[in-house]
Amino acid sequence: MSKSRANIRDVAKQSGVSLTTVSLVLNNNDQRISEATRQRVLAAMRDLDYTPSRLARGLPNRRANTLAVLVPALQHAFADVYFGEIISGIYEEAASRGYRILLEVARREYVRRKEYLTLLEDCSVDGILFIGATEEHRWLSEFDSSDKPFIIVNNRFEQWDLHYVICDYPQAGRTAADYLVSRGHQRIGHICGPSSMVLTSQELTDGFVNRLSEHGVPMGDRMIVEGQYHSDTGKLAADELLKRDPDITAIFASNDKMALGACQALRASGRIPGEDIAVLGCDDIPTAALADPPLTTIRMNFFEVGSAATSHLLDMVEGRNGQAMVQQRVPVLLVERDSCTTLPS
Amino acid sequence: MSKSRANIRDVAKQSGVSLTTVSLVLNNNDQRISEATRQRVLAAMRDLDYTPSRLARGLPNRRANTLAVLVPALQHAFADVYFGEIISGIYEEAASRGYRILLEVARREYVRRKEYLTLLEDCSVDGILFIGATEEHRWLSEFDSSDKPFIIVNNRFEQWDLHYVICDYPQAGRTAADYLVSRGHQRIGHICGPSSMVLTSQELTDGFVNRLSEHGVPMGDRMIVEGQYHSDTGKLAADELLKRDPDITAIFASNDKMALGACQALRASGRIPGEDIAVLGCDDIPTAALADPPLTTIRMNFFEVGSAATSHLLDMVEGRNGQAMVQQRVPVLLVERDSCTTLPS
DNA sequence: ATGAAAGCGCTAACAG
DNA sequence: CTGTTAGCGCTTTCAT
Repeated sequence: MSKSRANIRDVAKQSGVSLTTVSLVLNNNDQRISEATRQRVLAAMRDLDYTPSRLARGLPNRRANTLAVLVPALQHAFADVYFGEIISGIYEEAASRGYRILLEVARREYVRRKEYLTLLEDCSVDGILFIGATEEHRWLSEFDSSDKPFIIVNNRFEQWDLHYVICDYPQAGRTAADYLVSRGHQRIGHICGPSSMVLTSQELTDGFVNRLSEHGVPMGDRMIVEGQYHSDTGKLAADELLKRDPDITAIFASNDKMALGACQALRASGRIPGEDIAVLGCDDIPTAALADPPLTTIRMNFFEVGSAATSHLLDMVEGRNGQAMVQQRVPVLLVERDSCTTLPS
Repeated sequence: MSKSRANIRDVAKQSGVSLTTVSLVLNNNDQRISEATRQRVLAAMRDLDYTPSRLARGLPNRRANTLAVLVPALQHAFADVYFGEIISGIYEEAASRGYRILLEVARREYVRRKEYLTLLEDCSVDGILFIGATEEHRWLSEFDSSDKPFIIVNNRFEQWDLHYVICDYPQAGRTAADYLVSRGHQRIGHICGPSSMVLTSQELTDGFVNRLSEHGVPMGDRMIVEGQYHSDTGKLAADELLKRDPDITAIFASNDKMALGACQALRASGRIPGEDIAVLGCDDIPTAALADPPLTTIRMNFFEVGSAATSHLLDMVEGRNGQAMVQQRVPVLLVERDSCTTLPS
């Protein structure tokens, strides 16, 4: 090769066809190319070690074949358990459809000034995913999706009509309530997440409390203690719960870390989780299965949230799907292990 | 405007100059453009709400003005404390120099097959940053940077001559040793990180132990207990240390979480950190300052690691810097708070 | 100090 | 089924 990098023209020459034909092969427009030609072209590509340029491919139709992920500029945005899972889901779906992922760290001002719009305007990306993480989500109120290819991941906003995909937190709460009640529990404590910060934690708790009262097991605020999603706070919260009512038979924690912390507190108080008292978690983090006793929990499918959001966004980008509003809730799954007792009736 | 998006040609027409001139203004080739023309062009850009296309800009010189960040496909890659900081550092530096960040999730096979090379070949990116996170880093042995614009972030490899920027872990270890010895400690326990997994934890511990023995305070393996970087394991490790030698006067933990866990264990054993015994951490996570007592620790500058790595990579990409090998260690800083006692001499 | 013209590598009508 | 041709929007010599 004299040229440093093989060209679509080189491939055409090498395989004795026109440049157009090569392009068609590249884009899998199978209908028009004979299998023989096709193979010849592919062989030439291999020979020349040809890799089509994304830049050049995108230019004619102004498509970057890239999606942006906007993440909040939080110290610990990345420290959230589920963050990696969501990103993986996004990445896998995008990659499988030939798209790359641009990472954008969105400070408050960045969003306020709608700077993310330039990503679209300068053809850097074809669509944008917004991960709100656990931050107070109101800063997103400036977010303006309207007709643009935007989607919110694991968050949602009632006031603004935006596309979103989110775990079904209300369902998780209901599942928890159904399960505990079905096992005979009536005196139940709940460790909820940081209420003021996260919509998702609110949804979960509401779902839980409402369903309990439908079962005729009303739950006053007295039996709800707030934690900060860490195991320490779970421990503290469990102690507090025990103090408020030493005779509770079950605790539902809004995430596994707090559930695990609660287990420790219960042990310290002489109660054995899974025997003397039921503990139900939420998330199904890896350590939940390894705990003693293995934690019964409600599995959240964050990977699915990421990939579903991406799939919908790509449908919008590629013009399928019409104008349909996407507001999807990803189902949760009860994972029964050994931390929940059944009460004798 | 009849056209949907303003063009460089539109700007040229609007401001009554040639297309070339606009391009020159765009690229800040100040030397050649008169201030008057320059202002006229800029005004036209504003008028037309012009945003140059990245795709088109990149094509002529095959530069995407984008960098890739390769992250390992770990469940909890993103859950590491320092991950967000590193990414932020990368992002800020890249953004300030006009580059975007492509996120690539690198599975083992992805690296083995050197698939990351296509990022360069298809002009998706101009350079690649590799964050090894806490995974067993040997999987990177296949990584082949040679002359390509690659750099390793917060990791390094002696066998392969790769560019890297990493926190100065040995210095952190030495600083810890110097500090504790200067305060009169002789019986010291150490909680190290997961030895088999992370190079950085090894460096830290080696630096610490070696420097101690230089001070005439040799430390046998007996007084080193391994933790898993979580606060629980810090607690366990501290208990173990106390069992092995109840008369230790100081504990150095390889990260703050474990140090904080150790503090709990010490309290439980009737010792007050900062009064009866010294506890020294590492990292300076936000909660370190808020702990009781506020934790004395060694601050790691992960943001700087990310931004420095990016800066060097961009120098390579832009052809400054010659062929110089980049193997930089970012200095650490002792942050004195209240968790370390001084022993009466 | 500014402009004309030739690409960068590919896609997409439109012909045949 | 395949080839011709005209761009996509910008950069960059080379003139002037």
